[in-house]
Amino acid sequence: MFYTIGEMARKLNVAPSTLRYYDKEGLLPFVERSSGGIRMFKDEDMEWLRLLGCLKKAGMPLKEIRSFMDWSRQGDATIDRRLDLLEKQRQSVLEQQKQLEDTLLMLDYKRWYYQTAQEAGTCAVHDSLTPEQVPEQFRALTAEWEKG
Amino acid sequence: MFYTIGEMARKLNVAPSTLRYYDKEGLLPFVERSSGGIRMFKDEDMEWLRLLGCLKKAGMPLKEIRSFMDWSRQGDATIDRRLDLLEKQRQSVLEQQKQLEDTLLMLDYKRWYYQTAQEAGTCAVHDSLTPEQVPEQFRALTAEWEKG
DNA sequence: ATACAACTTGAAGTCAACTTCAAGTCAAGC
DNA sequence: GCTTGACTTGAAGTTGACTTCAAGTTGTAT
Repeated sequence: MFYTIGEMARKLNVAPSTLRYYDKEGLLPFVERSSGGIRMFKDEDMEWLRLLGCLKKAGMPLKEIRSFMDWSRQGDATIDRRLDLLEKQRQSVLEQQKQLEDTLLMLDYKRWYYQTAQEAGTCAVHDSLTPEQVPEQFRALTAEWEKG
Repeated sequence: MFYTIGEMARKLNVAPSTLRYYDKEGLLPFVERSSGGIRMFKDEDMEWLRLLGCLKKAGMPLKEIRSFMDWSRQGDATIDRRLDLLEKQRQSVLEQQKQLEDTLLMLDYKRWYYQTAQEAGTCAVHDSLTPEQVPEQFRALTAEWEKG
């Protein structure tokens, strides 16, 4: 079963032009063509594209994804390099998770700050708050961040 | 105590040109100048810049960060808008966390795949693996993703 | 056979977020 | 007072990831 670029794009929820761009950049060397030159995507190709989407959302630049694709087609001699790249990206994901944790705590604090201000009608309400009135999980932050 | 742009950039581990760019884009309305026009950063400014860095790493575009900065200076009338923006960004962070979870599972599977291949010297080792030999946490994935 | 939507390409355009450049100014040490 | 390194600006250049455009081709439906 084959799909056109438009059908595949719909399945993956991206623009057809994006897939053409990826192809031009060498990220889709596996895609076959009809005798007339029309791209024919297979179900199997979708798994590669899902992997691609995953790596992309994890912040890997297209150039590195392309390296991975190239190495994959070069066979067992490139296993080490592929493993290195994955380890590096895994590390990057762990760091991003830590970063998002920090950001979430900060956002939760700011959210509490503005919810409280909204109820009171003014940010000035925070001037008269004792440390005990600040939810416990934010105490460490309030020492660092003052108003905003 | 004041810092020059170079000192502040070093503290925050960014290029001075980046801080000038942020200033030009209206993200640093709080920065004072010397009589000669030199930017003079205060310790207090660093907290704003940390918030900025946090939001940026959470994927918020500079334009939205600027809106937030602008609203903050406009006073209590903009509390609702600020809260909306924070809620929206909080939701985005939660989605990103989910996305990173998925990506991490995928990377861990791929890592196991290539570690196994590295030990065997070839990816072909996976052709002769029974489903029971695949670590349990990856079983759901292997159904979807085949080799690579 | 013809119409027509969806495909093809290369080239150019866009956008965000910086970075670099050129020409000049500031300020700390000698 | 002069040197020197760090600062100032506006303008232009860069990078990554697309998107849009124009001109032409493919393939399905009637």
